[in-house]
Amino acid sequence: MTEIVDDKAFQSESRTLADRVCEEIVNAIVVGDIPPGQKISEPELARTYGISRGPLREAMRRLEALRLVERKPHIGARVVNLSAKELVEIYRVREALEGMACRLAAENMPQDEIDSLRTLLNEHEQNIEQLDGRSYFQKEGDLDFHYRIVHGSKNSKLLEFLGGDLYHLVRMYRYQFSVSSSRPKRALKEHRQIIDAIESRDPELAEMLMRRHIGAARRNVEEKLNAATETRGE
Amino acid sequence: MTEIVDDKAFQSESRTLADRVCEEIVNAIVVGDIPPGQKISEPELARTYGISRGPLREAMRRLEALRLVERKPHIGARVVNLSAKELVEIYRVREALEGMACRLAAENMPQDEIDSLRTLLNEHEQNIEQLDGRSYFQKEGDLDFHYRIVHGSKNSKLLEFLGGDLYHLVRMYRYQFSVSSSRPKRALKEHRQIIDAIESRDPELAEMLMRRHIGAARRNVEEKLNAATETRGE
DNA sequence: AAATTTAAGATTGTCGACAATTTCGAACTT
DNA sequence: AAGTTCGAAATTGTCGACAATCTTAAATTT
Repeated sequence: MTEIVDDKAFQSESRTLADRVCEEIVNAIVVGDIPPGQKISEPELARTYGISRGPLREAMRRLEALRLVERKPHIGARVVNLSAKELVEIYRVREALEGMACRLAAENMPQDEIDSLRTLLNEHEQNIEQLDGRSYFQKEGDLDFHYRIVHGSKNSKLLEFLGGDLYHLVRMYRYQFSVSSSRPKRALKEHRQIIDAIESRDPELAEMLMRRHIGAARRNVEEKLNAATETRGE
Repeated sequence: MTEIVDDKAFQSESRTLADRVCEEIVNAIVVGDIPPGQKISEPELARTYGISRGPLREAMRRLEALRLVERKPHIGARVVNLSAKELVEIYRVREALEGMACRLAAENMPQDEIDSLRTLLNEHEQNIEQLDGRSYFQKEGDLDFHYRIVHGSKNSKLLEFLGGDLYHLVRMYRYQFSVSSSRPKRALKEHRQIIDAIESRDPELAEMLMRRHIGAARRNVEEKLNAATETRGE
C-alpha cells in the first residue's frame, strides 16, 4: 500500500540555503534591484549572499523554472527581458486560467472564504479613497484578490501554476511596466461583481466576469503600449 | 510524429550532462521504468547514468519544475504519485489553457499549418482503422494534435506551459492510468470539427469545441475512476 | 514485552578545486 | 588601418569530499 504523504505542511522549518537565497533573489528581481536583461555572474552573486556556488546554482535553476531568468549552456544566465508581446501573452494565459479558477470557485469556495474576501474588498475601498494616487497597495491588493479566488477554486494544480509560477512573473511585470488599473474604482466594482457571482454559485457568470475583467486589463495595456510605440515611431 | 523541441534556437549541440540525463530520466518516469512513488537515491541514480551527483541534482531540479518528482529538504525526492483527484484537476487546467489556445489558433494559425494538421488527421484515421485495438499511436497522435493547436496559437507562453511543463505530466498520466479515448472515432470527428472551426476563423466556436472535447475526456475519466473505486468499495 | 532512547548508517546539503567552454584583447597579416 | 587569428582570462560545468540531517535498528528501561 502506498503511503499518501501530501503533507507539504511542516517542512521541517529549517529551509535550505538555496531556498532562502532563492527567495531573496526573487524579490531582488521583482523589485528591480537586479534589472531585466542583466547578466548574472555566479561567483559574484555567491559572494554577495555569502554562499557557495552549489546552492546558488540550485537557486538559479529554480528561478529558471519561475521564468524569471533564462539560462543557456556555457554562456550564463540573465534576468528575463520583458517584451510587450510576452506581457500580453501572459494576460491571455491568466484570462484562461483565472477564468477557470473563478468558475470552480463558484462551485467550491467555502462561505467563510467568501466573507473574508468581501472584508478584503472593503479594505481596498478605504485604501482607494485614502491614498488616491499611490498605486502600490492597489497592485498588491489586486494580486491578493486574484490569489484568493484561485485558492477558492480548490484546484491544487491551478494554484501551483498561477500562485507558484506565474505569480512572481506578474508581480515583476507590474513593477517594470508600472501597470496599475487605470481606474481602481472600476476594478473594485468588477471585483464585487465577481464575488457576487461566486456567492450566487453561478459558475458560468463568474468565469465570464473574470475573463472580462482580465481582458479589459489586457486591452488597457495594449493601448498604452501601442501609444508608447507610436510616439517612439517604432 | 512531430518533434517537441523548443524553438529556442539550436543550443550549440553540446548539451550539458544534466540536460541529457534529465531527458533520459523523464522518459524513464513517463514510461514507468521508475514507478510512481518510488524514492530516488541520488548516489544510486548517479551511478546508473555514470555521472556525478552535481549534474544529477541539476536534473532533479528540472524534474521538480516539470512536476514529475517532489522534493523535500533533507528527506529526498520521489516520483510524483498519481492521484485520481489531481488527474481530474489537470484536465481542468488543460480545458482552460487549450481552450484559449484553440481560440487564438483560430485567429493566428497559418493556413499551411492547418493543411498539415488535416493531413495528420487523415493519417490518424488510417491508424484507427488498421490497428483497431492498439491505443499507443492514438495516444501519441492525440497529443500531437493538441500540441499543434497550441503551436498554432502563436502564443509562446501557452506553448511553454502546455508544451514544456504539462506535456510530460499528461504523457505519464496516460501511461499510468492507461487513459485512451474510449471512442477514437468519436475523438477524430471532434478533432475535425475543431480544425474546421479554426479554418473558418471562428474563435468563439473553436474554443467551445476544444473545451467540450477535453471536458468529455475528463468526464470519461471521472466515470471510470468512480466505477473503479465503487467496485473496490472504498 | 512494549515503548523510549540512543547510536550507527545512510542520505542529502554544502563546499572548494579542476576541467571544458566561451569571451575578450592583443598580436599578426593583408 | 581593418580584419583575422591566436591566446590568456574569466565563466560555467563537473567532480569528489566533508558536514548536517534524517532513518534505522539495537539496546535499555519501565
